[in-house]
Amino acid sequence: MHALADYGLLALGSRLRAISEQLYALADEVYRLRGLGLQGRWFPLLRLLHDQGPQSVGSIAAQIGQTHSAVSQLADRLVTEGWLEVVDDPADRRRRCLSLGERSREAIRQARPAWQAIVQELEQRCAAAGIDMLQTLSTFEALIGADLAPAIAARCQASDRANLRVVDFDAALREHFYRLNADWLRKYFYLEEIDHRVLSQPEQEILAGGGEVLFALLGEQVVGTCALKVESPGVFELTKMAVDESHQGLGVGRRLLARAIEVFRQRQGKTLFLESSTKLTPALNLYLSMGFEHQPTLKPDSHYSRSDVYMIWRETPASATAPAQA
Amino acid sequence: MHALADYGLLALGSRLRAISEQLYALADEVYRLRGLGLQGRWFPLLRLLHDQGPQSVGSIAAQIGQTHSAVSQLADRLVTEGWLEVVDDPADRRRRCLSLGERSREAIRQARPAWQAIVQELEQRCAAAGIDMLQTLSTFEALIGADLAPAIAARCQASDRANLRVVDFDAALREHFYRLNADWLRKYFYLEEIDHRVLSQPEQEILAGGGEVLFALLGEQVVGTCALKVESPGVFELTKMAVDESHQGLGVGRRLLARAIEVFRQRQGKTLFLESSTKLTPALNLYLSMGFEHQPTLKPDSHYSRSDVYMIWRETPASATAPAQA
DNA sequence: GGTATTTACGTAAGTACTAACATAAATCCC
DNA sequence: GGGATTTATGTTAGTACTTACGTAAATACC
Repeated sequence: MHALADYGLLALGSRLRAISEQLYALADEVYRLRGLGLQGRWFPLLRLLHDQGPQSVGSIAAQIGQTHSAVSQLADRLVTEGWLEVVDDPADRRRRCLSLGERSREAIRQARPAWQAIVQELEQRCAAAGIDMLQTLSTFEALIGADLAPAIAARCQASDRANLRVVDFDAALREHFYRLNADWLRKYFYLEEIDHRVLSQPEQEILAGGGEVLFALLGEQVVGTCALKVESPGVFELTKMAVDESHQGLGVGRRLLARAIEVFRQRQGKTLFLESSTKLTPALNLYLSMGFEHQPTLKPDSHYSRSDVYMIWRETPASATAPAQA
Repeated sequence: MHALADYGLLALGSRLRAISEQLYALADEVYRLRGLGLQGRWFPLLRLLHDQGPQSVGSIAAQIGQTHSAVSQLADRLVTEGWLEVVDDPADRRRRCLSLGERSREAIRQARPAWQAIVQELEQRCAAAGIDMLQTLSTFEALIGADLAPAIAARCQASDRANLRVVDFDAALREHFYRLNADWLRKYFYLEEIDHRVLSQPEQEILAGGGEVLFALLGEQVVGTCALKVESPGVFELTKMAVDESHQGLGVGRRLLARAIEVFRQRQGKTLFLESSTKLTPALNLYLSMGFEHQPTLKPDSHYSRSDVYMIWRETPASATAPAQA
């Protein structure tokens, strides 16, 4: 197993927080040396009130990028300590309008040379080191904007798709045949007696009769399964198709179905049918797209009380090539 | 008064924290989508244990840049949740040796594609935007290292020195004459009756007799004061020298003294003396460097019980030019 | 070899936030 | 103009840390 050392970007969160704390501590230290009672964390708030004039809690929160709760609590404290003043907005009695008090105006006057010193020193060092921290940060902030999570999810899916394998029955994976089916049955219907029997004894119930059980593997994880059961000579039932909830949308079902059809052909089956439910729209669409066709009547001797759909597979150009992508 | 909008570097702390939170949230979102129970904040710890093998709490804390308390508390939680395992170090029974449990090893296996997706997406976006976040950050971390606070303090001092002014008596500043003297007297000795009288009525006690009271101003802040009192015609006493604690080391005393000597000369004084205490070493050094000389005996008719030093000023090349720097 | 110091860690309390909920005032919508 | 919705804020509880402090084990020092 490879080392994780190269995933430096993933530790960025904690690194940034550490730097943030360091900078706050630096500012506090400078304030302390100068005998100012200010705190570094107040700067965005003070700057805003100084430059933009009195503001309501919500407006401040939006502009300094914190929640209104944070601003509300900070404001409480700064008001009781005499840094800020409150005037109720006559136009909107919900609003609490905050403005700098004389104490903070005075502190800002006194802090100005310190702020200049901090900024100048940092700018000089950045320039000497050849980095533009503010520019880089702004760019970074922009690029981790709204569509980052979807883009990453898409990448994950792409790599999952590439790593998805479908394998034939393996006794070591037997429990997953039960688990995956039981999970979704419990969610959409309930476990019938026949389900329990078939799922817990696939060797006897499926394989012994000349059927097959397939598993979809993502790495070492079993994310999907389905079975091909021989009902009578040459007549195969596609059944027990289940895909793990958190791996929907990867084309797992399609890959399983394609392999099932392949097996059906290899074993020279004549009829391939399935029973399902109109509640399972996405599954029905998959079956249709792979060559199954709705039958006008239900299967005469159905095992399942929940099924209200009966489909039979017919060789078509689409089903013959069985594409791997969704 | 100018706007503070340009002090972008001062708001860096809160910006970095905000980005940090965003990144954690991103990682948590990706983990959630994949059905992993991991949290983004655990990454540095997990990576360390994965790459370096079992570690003690303190060792982990040092390497991931957090306090041992933070690691201890996180470890408690991860152990109870079954992610980590503990083995007591036989060589040192104080140590708690943490290692990855099977649960986290499995989770790491499953998280790997997600990590790759995150890193690749971020790298691609950074490359497209032409920034090297990791490089910039490393550089920045290095340049806010140990000697930053002193360098900034030095800058502050330099700008303070440049902004320091010494002015003659102004009734509006009278209270500061009292405040500054009373502060240090209370700290090193105690207020004597004569102090209180002189300090509260400088006009009658000092100015009326032809003396002067000086103030050192930093911006609008009064940071030092001293008085030149006429004892008898042509005989001046340098007294009531006081500098605000948080503005020591700026050369305030030297500037005040230089101006006092200037005034003494302008008023064509013949003798300039002072009384002080051997306890006040820095002050005595200043007096010496400005041309005062120790007298072998104490002043015969001293007003002050605390004084055990008696000095008289003598014109010297050094005192004539009275340099402004420390 | 016993005492002082250091180290490793745990625990308690505090801070700076967030998320989730509650509430009153303003606004919208016919 | 009266009910539904939205907005602005406060409140509560929780999280992820920190600092400060306490304690046992290891180490250093005569």
